[in-house]
Amino acid sequence: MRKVTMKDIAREANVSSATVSYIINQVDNQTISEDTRSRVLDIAKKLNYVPNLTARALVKGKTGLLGLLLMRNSNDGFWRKLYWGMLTERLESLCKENGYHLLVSYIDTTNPSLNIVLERELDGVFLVDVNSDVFNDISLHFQMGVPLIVMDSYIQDPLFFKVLPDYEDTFVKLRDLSQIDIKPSFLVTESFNNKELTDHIISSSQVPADSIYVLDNKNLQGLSSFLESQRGKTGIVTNEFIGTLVANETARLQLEVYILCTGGCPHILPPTVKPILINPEADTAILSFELMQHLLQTPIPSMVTNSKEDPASHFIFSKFMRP
Amino acid sequence: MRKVTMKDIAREANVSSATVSYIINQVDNQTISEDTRSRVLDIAKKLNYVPNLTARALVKGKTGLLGLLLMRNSNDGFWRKLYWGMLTERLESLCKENGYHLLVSYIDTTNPSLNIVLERELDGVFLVDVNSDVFNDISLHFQMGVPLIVMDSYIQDPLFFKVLPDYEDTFVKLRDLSQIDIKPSFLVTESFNNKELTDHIISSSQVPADSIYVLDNKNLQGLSSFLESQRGKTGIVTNEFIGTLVANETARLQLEVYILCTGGCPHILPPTVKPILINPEADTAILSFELMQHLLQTPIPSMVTNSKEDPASHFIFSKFMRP
DNA sequence: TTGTAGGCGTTATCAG
DNA sequence: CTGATAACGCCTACAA
Repeated sequence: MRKVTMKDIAREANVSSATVSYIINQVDNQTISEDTRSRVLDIAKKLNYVPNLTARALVKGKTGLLGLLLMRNSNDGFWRKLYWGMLTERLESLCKENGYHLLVSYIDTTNPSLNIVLERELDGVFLVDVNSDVFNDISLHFQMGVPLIVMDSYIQDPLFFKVLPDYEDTFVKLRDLSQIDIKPSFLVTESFNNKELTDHIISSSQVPADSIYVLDNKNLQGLSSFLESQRGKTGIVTNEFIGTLVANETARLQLEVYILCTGGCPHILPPTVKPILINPEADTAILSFELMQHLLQTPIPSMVTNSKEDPASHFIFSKFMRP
Repeated sequence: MRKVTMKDIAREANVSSATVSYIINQVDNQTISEDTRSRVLDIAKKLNYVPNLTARALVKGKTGLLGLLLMRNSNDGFWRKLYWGMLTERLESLCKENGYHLLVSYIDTTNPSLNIVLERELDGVFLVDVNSDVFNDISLHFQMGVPLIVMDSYIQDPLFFKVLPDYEDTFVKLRDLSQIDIKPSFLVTESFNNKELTDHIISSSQVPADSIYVLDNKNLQGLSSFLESQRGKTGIVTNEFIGTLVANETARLQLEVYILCTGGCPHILPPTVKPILINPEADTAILSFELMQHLLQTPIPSMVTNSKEDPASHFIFSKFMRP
């Protein structure tokens, strides 16, 4: 009743375990007689053999494990966790399709331990919403070439790739397209660990500071009175979850509200607000994963290539669709 | 620049790698001189040594990996993925506090491969919302004693523990407590993979069939007209995400709506509906994890213990709080 | 108090 | 075409 190993198959089939390995893994520089091949395969099936990825990882130096590291903060809004659920589902799908497994870990900003990366020998890491402090720690630890993709963080660093929604482009388009002509006069957005991202969103919006509400778990109550002060105006909200909160007030306060659907959940929105969707062709999760695959395949860490370039490089933006 | 191993430390400290292992792992039946102990520890720190859990797993036969397996279905509502986000966050927290890492995998109901469990030698598995067919497959594969906890599934099987919200108790209390006196006349709930759970909720509710709407991703549109038919009535909704959908109509249709907050997201609800919270003392995630810990510690699979008992045993219910 | 050696399950190199 | 055999990094009797 113990776990079935290659050795078991080998014994049963009267071959060496090396041969079994060749057959199971379809090693092509070895040539195996069709006879033993099918015999071994049959026995493997009969015994319900399942390869042991732990052992394989040890010898190959590759675990087939990717990490999704989500920076958690005591005053994270609930919507962050919901968004992470969507993100996890998408990334895991892509991982599985490509033969990887996904290890999910929530990192506390107050005590950001990244041991998991080295302990588990992760082949690559997605890091979500890091602040600069933590990021600097990380870039020290990671110089040895674990592919790292930073999501939802606006960090000026030429070493790693950053993937995030293209807020600036969207705000520009909303202002410029004459046939649409949306001039948001207020903005409700969220507080990221990565303060630079919050700032970037705010400055891209060109909304005056007193018409901006940066939501977190601690100031949820204040949203309502902020919205009162915007009665009758047009505004933008940067995710669907906050969007639902705002939507509860649109009728009463006669607000016209556009929601930037960064969370992949436009369905959650009532018809009283107007969704602006992320273009599925350039979805954040997909862009990130494709990039990861690229990095996993390039043997030498390609980080050094453009160390002299513009530090703002290595940004990859997922695009919103016009409303 | 290679990864630092115990051998490296040993060489640097002029001891054997066995000694290093003893020291790092604080093996207590070995007695090490304080001298070499601190020397080795210093060198380990200096070299940034990180233990390789892959190698450790191979020799110990325990990976320190738990699996969260979520049954995915093509017509899952978006709320399922949001709920999973909350659940993942909670379980991962508990895992990390107790020295485990969490591997998250979404299983397709149409092709439910559980290879990950054996391939990765998971120490234990949380399985969420399985239907009976898949479950039967599983119980065959798992007879060899990987602790398995089944969540959000109402399955009559004495072998594994099932953890889920106590819907029946809640409906009973809502009917019986005279000072509250909520007699729901309609019910909006969701379609689970585990059809038995949907049925259980429906029958517990004692709501007539024509006043029940079972929501999934395909019939979202119909919700609105169903609610129209309930104008002025009192109803119950079984999670917060569906709750927000229903809440959009409460004012217009003068509905009185109670939300069973099974998703851990009461914050998402507008004040126009009434939340019924899960008692934090008996949270589903916590109950599940405590149980897992218990199973992980009992050397022999304790599944056999009560194979002759009531097949309805092994249910563990998280309790709602009175509204 | 410390070291030696064997083994966990797999892969890969080199012979046969 | 197939089989020894040596790693991979770590743990753990058993010796010294």
